[in-house]
Amino acid sequence: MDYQFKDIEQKWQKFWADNQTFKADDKTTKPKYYVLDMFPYPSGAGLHVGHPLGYIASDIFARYKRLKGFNVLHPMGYDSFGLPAEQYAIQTGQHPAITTEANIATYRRQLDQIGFSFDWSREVRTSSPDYYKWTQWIFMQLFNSWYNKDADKAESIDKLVKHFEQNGSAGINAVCDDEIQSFTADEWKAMSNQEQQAELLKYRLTYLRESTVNWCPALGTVLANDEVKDGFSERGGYPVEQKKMMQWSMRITAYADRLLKGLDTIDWPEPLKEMQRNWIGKSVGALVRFQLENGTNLQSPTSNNYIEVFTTRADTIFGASFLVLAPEHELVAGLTTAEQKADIDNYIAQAKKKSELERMSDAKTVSGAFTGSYAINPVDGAKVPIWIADYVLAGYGTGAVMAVPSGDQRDYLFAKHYNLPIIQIIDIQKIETEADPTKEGHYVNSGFINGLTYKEATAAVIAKLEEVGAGKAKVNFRMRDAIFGRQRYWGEPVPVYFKDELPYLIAEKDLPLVLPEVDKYLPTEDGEPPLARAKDWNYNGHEYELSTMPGWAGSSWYWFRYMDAQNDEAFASKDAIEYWKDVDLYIGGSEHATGHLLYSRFWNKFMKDIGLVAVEEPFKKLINQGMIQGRSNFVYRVIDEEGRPTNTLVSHGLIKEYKTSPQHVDVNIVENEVLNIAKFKQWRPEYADAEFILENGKYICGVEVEKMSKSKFNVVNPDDLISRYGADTLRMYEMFLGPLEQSKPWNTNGIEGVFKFLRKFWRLFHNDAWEFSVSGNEPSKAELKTLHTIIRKVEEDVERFSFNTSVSSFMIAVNELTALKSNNKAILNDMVIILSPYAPHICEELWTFLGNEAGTLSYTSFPKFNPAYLVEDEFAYPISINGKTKLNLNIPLSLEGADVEAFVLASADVQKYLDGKTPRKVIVVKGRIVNMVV
RNA sequence: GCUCAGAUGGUGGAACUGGUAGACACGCAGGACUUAAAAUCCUGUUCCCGUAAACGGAGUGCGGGUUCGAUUCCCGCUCUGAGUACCA
Repeated sequence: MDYQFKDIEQKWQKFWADNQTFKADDKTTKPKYYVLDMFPYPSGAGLHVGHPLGYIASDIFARYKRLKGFNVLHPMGYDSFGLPAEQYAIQTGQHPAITTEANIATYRRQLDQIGFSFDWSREVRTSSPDYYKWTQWIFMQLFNSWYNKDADKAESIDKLVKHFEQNGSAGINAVCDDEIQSFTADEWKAMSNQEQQAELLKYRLTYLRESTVNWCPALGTVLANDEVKDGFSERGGYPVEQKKMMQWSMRITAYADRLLKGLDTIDWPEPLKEMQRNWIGKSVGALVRFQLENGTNLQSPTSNNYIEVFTTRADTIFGASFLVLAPEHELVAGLTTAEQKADIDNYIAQAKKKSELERMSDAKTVSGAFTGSYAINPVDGAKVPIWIADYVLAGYGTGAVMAVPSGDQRDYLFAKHYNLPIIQIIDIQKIETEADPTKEGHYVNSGFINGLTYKEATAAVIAKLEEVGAGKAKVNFRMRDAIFGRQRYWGEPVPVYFKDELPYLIAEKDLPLVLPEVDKYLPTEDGEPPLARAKDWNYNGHEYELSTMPGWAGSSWYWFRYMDAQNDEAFASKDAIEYWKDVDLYIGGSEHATGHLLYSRFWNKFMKDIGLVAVEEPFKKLINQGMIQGRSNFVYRVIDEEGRPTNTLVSHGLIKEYKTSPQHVDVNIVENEVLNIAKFKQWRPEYADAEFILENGKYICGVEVEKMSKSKFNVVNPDDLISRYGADTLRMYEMFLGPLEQSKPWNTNGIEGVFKFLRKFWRLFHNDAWEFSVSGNEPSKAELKTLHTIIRKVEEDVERFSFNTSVSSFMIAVNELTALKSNNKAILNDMVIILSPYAPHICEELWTFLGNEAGTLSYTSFPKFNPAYLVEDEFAYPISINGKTKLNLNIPLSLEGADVEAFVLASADVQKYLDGKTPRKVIVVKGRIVNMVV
C-alpha cells in the first residue's frame, strides 16, 4: 500500500491514548528526565503554526530520552485564567469558564492530531478549583512567612512572633516595610491583637501596600499598562489617571540577591540571563545626605532639611560640583527661589510633554534648570547648586544624584553646557574633552582620601559619612516588589477576609475559596472589583478580599503539580517531589524572561526555604524557541484615472507599469506566491468577476513579513497542513525550517520536500507493487555505514538541539539507501527507531510491519553507534596551492605527514599544477587537507 | 542611545574545535513515462568570462588585519531583528 498517513496517524494516536503509552512512571529504577513546555493560554483563535514549534522540539527530545532509557515526564496543561476570556464575558455575558472550556477542547483536539507524547493523566488547568486550591495554599504560606536576612531565607511568622515575645524587635534583621516600630518584649505583649497583626503585616512575604494603578473612571476599572495608550484607555479612548490603592504585593525583592546568584548555576541562554540581571539591576553604592544651605526655606510641608542621593561612586564625592533632581522630585517646588520659579515651572512643563521615547532618542541634547538653592557637601562643606534635569529619573534610587562631571559623561555635558565646575579627582584622569570614569590611579583634590586608591577611598568615604551621620552603604535594586492583586473576575480569589480592616487568612480546611457567581463581569458602580457583586459571599460574616490574583500566580508553581497532579492532600506528595525534583529541560519563548521565569524562580526558592521542595532552581536547562512570524500575501488592484480601484488585478512582477493598490489576500489560497485564481474568486464576492493581468500565465502575489494576525489573513493553522500532508510531515517540516532558536517567517515552500522524504522512506519497505517486502540478508558494508552515520549524527544533533540538521541527515540516509536499493530488515529496523522521535506515526506502523512484538516502539532502545563501520582506509584529500583547492587525490589513511607529502609530490596531476616549481612549504593535515605554498 | 543576536545562491538554510563554501530541501530549466494531466524518475542549477566542455576569474554585508589556509579569530564600519533602564 501507498503511504496512507491519515489512517496511520489516527490509528496510532488512538493506540497511544487507549494504552496510556506515555504515562510517566513514579516507581522505577530508571533515571528521571523532566521535559516541560510553557503551557499555553487557550485563546479563542486556537493553535497556530507558531505554537507547536517548541512543542515538537520538546516532544522529539522526550521521545529520544525514552529510547535512551530514561523515565520521562512530559506533561501539558493550560494557563486558563486571563483577560481575553473575561473581556469576551463582559461583551457577551457568557461565563468565562464556558468559553475557556470550549477553547481548551479545541486546543486539545489540535494538540492530539500532532501526535505529542504528553502524559495527559497529569493535565493541569490553572482555573480549575482543584488546582487553584493549591495556588491559594501557597499564597497562605507566603502570608505566614517573613524573610530573615541573617539566615538569608524565609522563615515562619510564628518564629518571628516568638522572638518578639522574648526579645522584642531587637536583633531582628528582616526584609520588611520601611516604617517598622521598635519595641521591647513587654511592649509587644501589651499590644492589642490588632496592633500586633498590623505590625506583623509589615514583615509578611505577601502584604498590603499602597501602590499606584492606572484607573479609568469612565470604564470604572483598573487597566494594565498595555491597555493604556498616551494617557487614554485603548478600549473606548477614555482618560486614565494614576490612583493610589491598597494592593497585595509579593516581597520578591527579598530574593533579589539569590535570584541574581542563582543565574550562575543554571544552563540558560546568556541573553536571557542578562535580561534578568538587568531587570534585577543590582548596584552597590551609598546613600548620601546633602544638608540644605542655612536659610533655605522649604515652602512645602516636607520636613527634612536635606537631599538624599544614591551613588555607586561614593569615592568621587569631592568631585561633586552640583546636585541634580528629577523634575518630579518632591522637594523641587520647595527649593525653587522666587527668581527661578518661572524657569523651573517652564522646564517641568516641557519635561512632562516629552514621552519616554523622545527622551531616549534625544540623548545628546542637554537640558535642565537651576532651582536657585544650594546644598552642602558633607565631606568638605562646599556649597553646591541644586539643579533639575530630566535625565534623572524619579523612580530610581532617590530621584536625585550628586553630579560628578569629571567621571560621568552626562554630568560632564551638563556642566559644560551650564558652565559648572569640573573637578579632576584622580591623578591619571583625562578630562579635557570628555568624562573619564576610571577607577585606576590615586585621588587628588579630595581632602582626606588624597593619595588613596579606589578601594581604599570608597571605604574611607563611607566610613566618614557614617561617622558624621550623613550617609551609609546601600545596595540598590531596580526591581520592585511585585503587585499581586487585580481588580478582575477571572482569576484566583485571594483566601483572605477582613476584620477591623486587617487581613486574616481563611482556614486551610475551607480551601479552595471558589470563585463566586456574579451577575456581570464588570466592576460595581462605586468602583469595587467584580467580586463585590457576589451575593452572600463572606467568611462568617466578614468581607472577603475582592481582588483576584494576577495571571502569573498559577504559572509560578505548575511544574510541581505535574509531578502529582491528582493529589488532593497536598500540592504534590513528598515522594513525587523528591523523585522528580526539577525540570531538566524547559522550552519556551524569551518574552517571559522578566515575568513568568522570574516569578517562578522566586516561588521555587521560597518553597525550598520552608522545606516544601527539594531544589533551589526550578528549570535546569532552558531553550528559547524563536518566534514564527506571519508572511502576508498581496494582490494589486489597478487604479483607474479617477483614482478608484478597479476589479482588474495585476501580477506582482508587472505592478511598475500600473498604478495599483495592494490588498491583503488569504495566504491559504496562495501557493509559492502563485494565486489560486478559482479559489480567489470564491473568497470574496467582490472578486467573483475580477480580471487578471498575468505573467507567464500565472498571478504572482507580493509578500511581506508581518506579525501573524487575523486582519492580515496570514494566520496559518496547522489543521489544513495536517489534513494535506499529515502530522509526521508537519513535525519534520517545522524542524526543517531552520535552527530552533532563530525567529523566522512562516512559509510552506519546502513542505513538499519533507512529504516526499517520508514517502521515499515508506517505499524502502515496499516493492514496485507497493507490497511490504524486506530482506533478511546480512547488511552490506555500505548499508552499515549509512546506518551508523545517521545514528551518530542524530545523537549529536538532538543533544545540541539542532533538529534542522538531523532532518537533512535523514534525507541523506534515505537517499543513500534508495540508491543502494536496500530493503534490509536489520538496517530498516534501526532506521525506524532513529526516526521515530521525529515522525512517530509512520515509524510505529513500519515497526509492526517488521514483525516486532505488538505494541509501541516508544520504549525500545536507541541503536548503539559502532565507529568501526565508519572506518575508511582512503581519503580524497583536497590538494590546494596557496589556499586554492585544485584537485582531489585519494591517499591511504595509513600514511603519515611526510609520506602524504611524498605521495602528493609524486602525483603527475599535482606536478602539472606545480608547473615545474618546487613548493616552498607543504602543510599536511591528516585526514583533512594538503596545502602547498609556491 | 545602550545591550544582545544576526547578515552565506532566486529562497529556507548547511559547513560543530580555523582545513574542499553552498550539504539537504524548495524553486527554476531541460528530459523520460503518459493521449493528456497528476504522480514518479533522470539531468542541470553561486556569479562572471567562455555558444558546450576543459580551463580561468570572483565570491559568505563593507574595509582592514592575523594565518600556509578565515563564513569561522581580531580591529573598524554599515544594515536588520529583539529587548530596554538616560539606572547615577
